[in-house]
Amino acid sequence: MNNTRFATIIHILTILATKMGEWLNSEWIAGSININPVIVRKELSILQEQGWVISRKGKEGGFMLNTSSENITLAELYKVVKNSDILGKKNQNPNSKCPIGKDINKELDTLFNETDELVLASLQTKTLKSFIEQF
Amino acid sequence: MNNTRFATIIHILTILATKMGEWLNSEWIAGSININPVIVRKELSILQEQGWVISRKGKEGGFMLNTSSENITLAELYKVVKNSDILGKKNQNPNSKCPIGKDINKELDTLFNETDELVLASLQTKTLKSFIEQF
DNA sequence: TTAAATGTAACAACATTTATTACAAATACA
DNA sequence: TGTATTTGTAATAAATGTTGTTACATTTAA
Repeated sequence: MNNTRFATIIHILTILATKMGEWLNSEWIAGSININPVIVRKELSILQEQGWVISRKGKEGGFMLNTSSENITLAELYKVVKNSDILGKKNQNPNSKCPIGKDINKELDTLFNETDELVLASLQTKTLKSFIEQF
Repeated sequence: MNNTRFATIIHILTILATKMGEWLNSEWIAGSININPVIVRKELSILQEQGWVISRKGKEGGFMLNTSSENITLAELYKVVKNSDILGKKNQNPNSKCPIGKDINKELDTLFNETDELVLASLQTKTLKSFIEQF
């Protein structure tokens, strides 16, 4: 994960959770994170697909949390933005004529999946609520 | 980790470990991984800095493992190539005038470090030898 | 002396990430 | 009804990161 997406969406949701019931617009949220409002809207669009957020267009519009912060685990958040295995990418075409090359990706699959699942299990025990309570 | 460096160095070391005592050149190793020999030499240069590998220039030159595969943990391998936290990057300038923005990076530090350490602890229990024995 | 290999710099090609511009569609409210 | 404001999203630009390639000095075996 060489991007800021996890940090960005947890920031967005933390703000929405602390202002439950208020319509907050993307400009305002972007001002807290100090990033471009369009990026905030794109992430919020994904959070809406998960059912965590609702939006309202037009004047006085904005975004609002649509569930209790207890109902969102950090594992779910991570899955939304995860774009690679923790240990990285595998080489695409190892030489199948080499005894190592032939089997390495199968072995790496096992190791890479085990590592990913370890992290997911840990994040599964944490909720957005518990994250916010640490503040 | 959105790159192939971990996969590449574990592949290199697996080959060297299974051909202990032989000088293997970068061209040959690259042929097993199916990548450019210069990249192999760059990675091997880093593995040498760790003391895991020795090299010999010139005709009949190449690379050789310089320690038992039991002495290299996957945690050490990972540290060599790690270039970001597992949960990604933090936003650089959250707004310090916002109560969330002010403290979020401190909270994320805790979470991100805890996650990284979980993975390192797991990789610490695995050695290059144990990885190779699974083949 | 020659052929073959490492070591490394410089650069090119490609991929990913983040920022920005632009504008249609929706909505509140005067 | 009309205007200002906001979402939704596409298109594109700018910045950064990754991988591949070329080139060549240096080292070494035979």
